[in-house]
Amino acid sequence: MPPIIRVEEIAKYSGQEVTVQGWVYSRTDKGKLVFLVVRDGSGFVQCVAFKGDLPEALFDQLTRLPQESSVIISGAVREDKRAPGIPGGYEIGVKEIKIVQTAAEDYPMALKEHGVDFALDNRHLWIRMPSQWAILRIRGTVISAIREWFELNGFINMDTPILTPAAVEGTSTLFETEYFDEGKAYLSQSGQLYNEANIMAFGKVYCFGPTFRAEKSKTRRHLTEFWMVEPEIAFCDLDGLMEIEEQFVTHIVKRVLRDRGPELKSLGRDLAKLDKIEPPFPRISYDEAAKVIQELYEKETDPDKKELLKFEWGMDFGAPHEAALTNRYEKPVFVYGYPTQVKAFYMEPWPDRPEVCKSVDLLAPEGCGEIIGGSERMSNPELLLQRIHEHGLPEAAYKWYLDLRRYGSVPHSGFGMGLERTVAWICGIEHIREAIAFPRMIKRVYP
RNA sequence: UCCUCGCUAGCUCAACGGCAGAGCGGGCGGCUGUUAACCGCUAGGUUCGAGGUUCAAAUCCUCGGCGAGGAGCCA
Repeated sequence: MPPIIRVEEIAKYSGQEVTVQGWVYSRTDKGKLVFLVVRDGSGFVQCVAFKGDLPEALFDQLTRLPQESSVIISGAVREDKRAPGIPGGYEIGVKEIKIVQTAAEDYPMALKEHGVDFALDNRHLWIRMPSQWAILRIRGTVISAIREWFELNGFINMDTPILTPAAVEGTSTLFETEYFDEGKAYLSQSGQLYNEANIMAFGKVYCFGPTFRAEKSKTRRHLTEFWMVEPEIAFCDLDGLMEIEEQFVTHIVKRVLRDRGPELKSLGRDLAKLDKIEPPFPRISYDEAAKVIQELYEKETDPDKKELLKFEWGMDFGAPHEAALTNRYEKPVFVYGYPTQVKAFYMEPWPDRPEVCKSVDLLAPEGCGEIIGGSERMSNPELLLQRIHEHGLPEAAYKWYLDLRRYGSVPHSGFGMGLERTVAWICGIEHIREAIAFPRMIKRVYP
């Protein structure tokens, strides 16, 4: 048997005999000719069988081979512009084929459009389709690029607990579970507070894991279980944080462009838009952003759209505001200096402006909205304790957190980036449920 | 939680008060360059559920279920 290759590297084997192991994605038979598009996990390649090249019984079997049958195919690779596939442009002339299993004939994911509910009920099969496969391959590369950038920049991976005690941040709704004799434990909504402890030991750290939110958010930008990467940096202020964020995001985009071009193209993504992602990213203050939104509100003539843009200083931005803001830029845009009242208790106040804090969100272009939320953390122990009281949080639960400000407190900053939102932006897809293999949403825990 | 929309063949949809239909997918047959091929034949239905109006309901009404889009909520 010729050497087993991966379809993503097929161009290297032009003119050579190879073997691919995979599944029949589609079949078109045309008399004495059968076209099989075979996917092997790394790509999709067309295999062409001529009746004269194969034993009659085997060829006959091929003409009725059901979609998703598993096969091992050997033959010569040849360049052919007509050949579909990912990356495409090459095909295999079938010399030998072993049918590992003939798939059942009632495969539900016919090669056509499907409704959302049906597709999600069949997510375990949907991920085999080129679009979903491409998105999840890109997700894998984004994860790899994230870890790579941290490795290259002196960060250490220090994962934080997923089971956490009550009221760590006191804001969002958490999933709860019984925890032996200790009462309730909650699924983590952030590793940040633990990361603040970690940096005082390790300087620069990041955690990267699943995050849970029990809010009944029903939008294209929310999952109940999603992945968040959270770096935290000692001796870093808000400006330093923004520099890190733009370097980090740029690195991720460049890696995806380098390694996942065929996948992006198969999704119909406009690569020119991603090519423009380079530091520096525009930075605007919350005050400026509020003014811009007010102006857009005044100019809007459609009464429904106008209502959605309604805004006054002190509010957090909703999805329509974010979209209106980011549509003005080709790059992700930093919005910094949010009102203290809409942000978490631990953010450093703006000097001489206590109503504003040193927070920064990064909003992705093309209407995607927030992909990163971050801030400079409060380093003054007295003020921090006051904020904990103001927010009605139990002081005892924060004893360890307050300790961090007593024993060598330093200016420090960090952020959290939502993986699925980032993948959705890079892929140019509408809904983040497609950016994770098995999405968890309010109405769905199956499959 | 609110607003809007939807639920008919495996899938995507049509029929909108008068015989339950099409395309795709499946099966059988044909075709040596297909790209979600094409051509012929064929199988496939508790029209989401319950109740009501009517000579007659997939269609109209009421209630319920499920889902989607948006808003809100949400480091």
